[in-house]
Amino acid sequence: MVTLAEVAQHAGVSASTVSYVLSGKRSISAVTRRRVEESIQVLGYHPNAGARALASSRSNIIALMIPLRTDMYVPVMMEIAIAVTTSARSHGYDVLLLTGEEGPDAVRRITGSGLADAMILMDVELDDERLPLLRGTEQPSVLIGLPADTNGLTCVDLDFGATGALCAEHLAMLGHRDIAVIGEAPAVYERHTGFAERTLDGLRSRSRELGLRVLHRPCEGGFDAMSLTLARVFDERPGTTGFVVQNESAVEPLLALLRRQGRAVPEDVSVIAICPDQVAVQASVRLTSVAIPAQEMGRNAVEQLIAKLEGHGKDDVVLIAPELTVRASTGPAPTAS
Amino acid sequence: MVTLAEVAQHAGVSASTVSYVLSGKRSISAVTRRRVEESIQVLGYHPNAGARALASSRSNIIALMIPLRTDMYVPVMMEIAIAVTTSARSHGYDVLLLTGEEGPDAVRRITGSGLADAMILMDVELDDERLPLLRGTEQPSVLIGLPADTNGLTCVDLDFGATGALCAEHLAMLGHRDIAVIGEAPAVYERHTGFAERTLDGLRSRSRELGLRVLHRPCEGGFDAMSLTLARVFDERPGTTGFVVQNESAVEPLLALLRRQGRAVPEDVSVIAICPDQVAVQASVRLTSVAIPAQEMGRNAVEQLIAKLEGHGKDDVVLIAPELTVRASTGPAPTAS
DNA sequence: CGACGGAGTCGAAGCGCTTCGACAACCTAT
DNA sequence: ATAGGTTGTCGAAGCGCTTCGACTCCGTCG
Repeated sequence: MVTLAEVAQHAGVSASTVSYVLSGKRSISAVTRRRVEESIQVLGYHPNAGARALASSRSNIIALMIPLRTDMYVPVMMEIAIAVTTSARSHGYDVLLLTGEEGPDAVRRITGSGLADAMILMDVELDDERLPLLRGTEQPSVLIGLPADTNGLTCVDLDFGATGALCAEHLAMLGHRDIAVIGEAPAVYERHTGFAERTLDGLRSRSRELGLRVLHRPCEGGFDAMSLTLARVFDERPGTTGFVVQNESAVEPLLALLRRQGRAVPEDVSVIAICPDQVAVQASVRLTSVAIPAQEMGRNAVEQLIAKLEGHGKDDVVLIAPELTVRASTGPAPTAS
Repeated sequence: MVTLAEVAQHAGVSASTVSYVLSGKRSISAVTRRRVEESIQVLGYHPNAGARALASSRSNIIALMIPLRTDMYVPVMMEIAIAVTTSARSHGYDVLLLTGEEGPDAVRRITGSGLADAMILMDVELDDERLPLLRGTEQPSVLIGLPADTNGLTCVDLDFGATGALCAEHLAMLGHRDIAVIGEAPAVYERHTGFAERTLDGLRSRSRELGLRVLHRPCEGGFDAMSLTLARVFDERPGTTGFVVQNESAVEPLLALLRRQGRAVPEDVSVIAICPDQVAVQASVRLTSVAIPAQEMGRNAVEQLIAKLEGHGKDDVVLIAPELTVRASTGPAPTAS
């Protein structure tokens, strides 16, 4: 293993000079710089991460806590994780992957050991156990998601309230009067993650203003669950002509079931999905959807974090404005016959 | 930040004693141990990762390189990543997440900087650029996937050859004669990842023995691509009664299209998917499938790696035996009418 | 023309931990 | 009783890097 000292010797300068060439924290003459850089090249030098962390008390690592469950929103999680990793790299940081499994202990471990300089938490619950710890530490952090009390915290999330409202508006504009919301699995609500409730609240209050009637039904993913849910929806509100689907894995079952029942999309029934664009495009009907901007959320979180690490960050809640893309699954409400 | 020295002082012992309590590398009297552990508790001590890494030249970190593309097998990737992370934790290791983006440079950076003690590579290509580097380093590594030349490497993967054979056997046993393989997107073949080819080879050679006729068609995911592909299959081989689908995102479109054409599954046509069990269960027909054992692959890779780190690892290729689960999408071939 | 300040470099002091050799105290076997 | 082991503890020497103060050259300004 090549060390700083060896590079220094090879270049005929002192170790500290090499260090300053690397960090740029003091001015170095062009000649010296070039010589040092050449030696680094020739010897194939890589600074030792541990030594660096010890001496500077900065690890250049960001910890990312992802949910352990693979039951929900997997593609979104993955996309966020990848976006976080690549943008962190572009700022010179590596990413340490933690699962939610350890819970608050993981936070303690990371802050205590200096393993990471900062952390990003996903899958935040309304009243998350980890929040008090985050508030009580110097270590910068950013949440992806929105807890009940955001005081002293930095959060990034899609504006799910506005998302719900947007869906209501689109359906109202098309003349629909009776709409159904196919929500997340009951477990998601019990877990108090908030985003599903926020969507619903936004949708409900806008619907009230617009005179829409809303029926909300949580729904596990998959065919059988969707089948039951759908039957109950039409049972209770036969006149339902608009659907808003939040559960990704309920989308395709819903479309198939509607088709099977002879209800055409979008002629008889309109469907809006809240899902990544890729899913909306690949479905059996190209779906009108509000995108979940996973990439943007990941990138944004990293940028907030870097700003904090560099000292000019502020505690702030960034709600990304939702965008509705009209595709082939929504159309004018059928005229009552 | 609490240091070892402070713990030592608080417990009235020397720093080295505390260190030995922590590592267990020398025997410590029960009394001393207890005192030290108590001090650690009281002070809330966490060893500093950087200092530890520097002194011991072990970081207790495993690097995991995941593919950058989110176009394929996302749930599988995610599941593997999570399995790797949790089993690494249970062995006292953390996981550093790297994207394939950096390519070979990432390998150099990690081995050079001592940031990680070992690495796991996913999405390995047949003739991967990173392999020479891995062979040339002391650092243990495990591949998830199978390159062309496995010499001097440790690999974990599903036995895709056997998987293909298994599919052929099942369909042959049910009396099918003409089968079609809906393969991965053309890009996957061009990328030379190998697993798709291995599946096909296994399936073809077993089919030859069993007298099955095989038609192979690569296919992008999604509805439109599947629609075209399916049309061409029936055009060329109208008598096709069995399908093997490798591309996860082609499964649901295929089922929908068959339904639309009035071909019943499994009465008229049988379908086997190669996909995670969860996908198979959630589809619109409960799918007979060969599972992709993501969890097992991840766990296995970590175990191989730990073994190597502890010195008793061997370079070896572990091919996980495929398992076919019969569900509702396969049945006897229709009798020619 | 001497004092001053900036640019460029060096030496040395740690950062917090692991680990090696040393040593004291005790136990056993002769 | 003595040589030889064990067991438990300590002190000190680094691991490879960053960073601070100090020093030497210069060019520049009053």
